[in-house]
Amino acid sequence: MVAKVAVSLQMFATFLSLSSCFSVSNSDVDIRKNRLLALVSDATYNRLQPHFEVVSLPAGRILYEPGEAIQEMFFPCGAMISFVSTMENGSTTEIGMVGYEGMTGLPAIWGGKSSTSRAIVQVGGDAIAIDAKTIKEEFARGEDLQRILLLYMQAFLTQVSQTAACNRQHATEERLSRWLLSARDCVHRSELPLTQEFVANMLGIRRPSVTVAAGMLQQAGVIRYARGNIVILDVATLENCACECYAIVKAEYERLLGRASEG
Amino acid sequence: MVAKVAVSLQMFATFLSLSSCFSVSNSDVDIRKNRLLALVSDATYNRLQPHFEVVSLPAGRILYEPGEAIQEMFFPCGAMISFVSTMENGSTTEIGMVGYEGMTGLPAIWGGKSSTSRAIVQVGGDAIAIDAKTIKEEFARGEDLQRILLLYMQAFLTQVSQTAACNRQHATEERLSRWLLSARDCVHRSELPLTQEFVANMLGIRRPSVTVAAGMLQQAGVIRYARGNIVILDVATLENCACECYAIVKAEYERLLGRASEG
DNA sequence: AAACATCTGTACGGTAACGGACAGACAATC
DNA sequence: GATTGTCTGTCCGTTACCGTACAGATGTTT
Repeated sequence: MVAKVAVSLQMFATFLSLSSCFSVSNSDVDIRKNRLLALVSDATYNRLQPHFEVVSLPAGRILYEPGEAIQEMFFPCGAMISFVSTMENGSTTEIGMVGYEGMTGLPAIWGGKSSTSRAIVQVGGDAIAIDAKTIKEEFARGEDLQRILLLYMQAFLTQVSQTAACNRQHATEERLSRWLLSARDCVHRSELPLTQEFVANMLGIRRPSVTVAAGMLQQAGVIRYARGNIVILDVATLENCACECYAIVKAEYERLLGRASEG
Repeated sequence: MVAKVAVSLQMFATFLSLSSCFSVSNSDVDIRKNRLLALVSDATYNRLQPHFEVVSLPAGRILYEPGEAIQEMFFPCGAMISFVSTMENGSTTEIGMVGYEGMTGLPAIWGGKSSTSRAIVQVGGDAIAIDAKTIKEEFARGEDLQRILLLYMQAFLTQVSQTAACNRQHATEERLSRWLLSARDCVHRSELPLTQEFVANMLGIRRPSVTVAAGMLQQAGVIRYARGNIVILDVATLENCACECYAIVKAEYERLLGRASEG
């Protein structure tokens, strides 16, 4: 189970529906910063809102285990969640990540209930939790949440697909750069509280390989890091160090879920 | 565009709806051998059937290019189709494959219309082609086709996810074994008309690496091959040579789309 | 201040796979 | 039977990364 933070968003929600504006910032947790929730119509939002629970997800928390039925969906608003595959020999590989621009728990909608990967909170932060039943019912209405979640499924698959090819083709430093940029997009911050060990587990490589690659990026003044804290200093240069995969996935997210997809 | 084979399944379909039986075998192309079409109710099937077109897909044909809007969906009945990512440097990697147990064209349902990968026919064979509009409309009804396609989305993502991790973690021979077994499942045949060059492009490795790995499998009597024709002789041993990924994906397909999911 | 835990740097031999090149085997065609 | 094209086998040096190990650096606890 997940730590529930003091909630009651009643007044906040009332304000939202009255003003019918999309971006609101005078609240502790700005719910509509989650891109998916930002895209739904006010009518849909108001149906969902009573089921919202603002939760604070601590780093390291496991949201779903492989094969475990999914009860709650999470719409991150600051947290970053990784989907990780663990092999028999214990090696791990990230197959996708989620932040502001996505959600977790798609298998509940698909009908399979569980998946074969583990979902773990990489960067602690807030999220909106909604029980799977509520989302499934709203999805079944066939209105805008369905439209948006279908688009998100495609976006997420694009990410995973690109990762599959990337894992085969690209060098450590390129992949590390891509990963850092993606993680930054997930949390809208350039400071990532992550150890090299964690990053190595995501990229499916040895920890010393991260040390070497990150050392070169630091040498070049692109990032700075120390004891579990990585800071991205120069996004543009880091984009040059990253493989093409970063831009491809980002462009596809933008195409599918960008401004043009609103309303 | 796709070569259309002489069609008019009218009588065949009438027979189907009258007999209301699931498996039919006295026809050139046994449509309901496609697992997805086999799972839909007779009512849904009868709505879709007038839009069926039996097509013969030749090896090498490209069904979709990256970024190209998808007009037709294909439900393979003997053909095997690969989704391939091509990098800037020209290297290719397969991110997923489809045969009897699946379909192509999901982006049409998701709403993105196009995807970032290329769909290419690896093993020539038959397929049912249906225009995207028809499937989208049927999906929007929210009945059993929607249920089945949502499950298939999960199955396909599972395959791609596992491939992402597999590409990072497993050795050439394991991956080759996995790939051969998967391809065999796609076409329900143990003889695959494929050159080592093609296989290398799918696995994202050099052609000589395939020669070496395949040579070892042949040495062990597990497969036999010659000039663009690979024959799987010993499935059980090949499963032992394959990495865990094969079994994981197969089990998940079975869980999601197996007998238990019918009706 | 001392002890401890955690995180990072570096070094080592080992190896799987790479890029490229070329030769041999087999089928089809003329 | 000779020519051509395609497919497969093998070799070479090269390289990126692995597994393991250990030492140094930086915080945290007592």
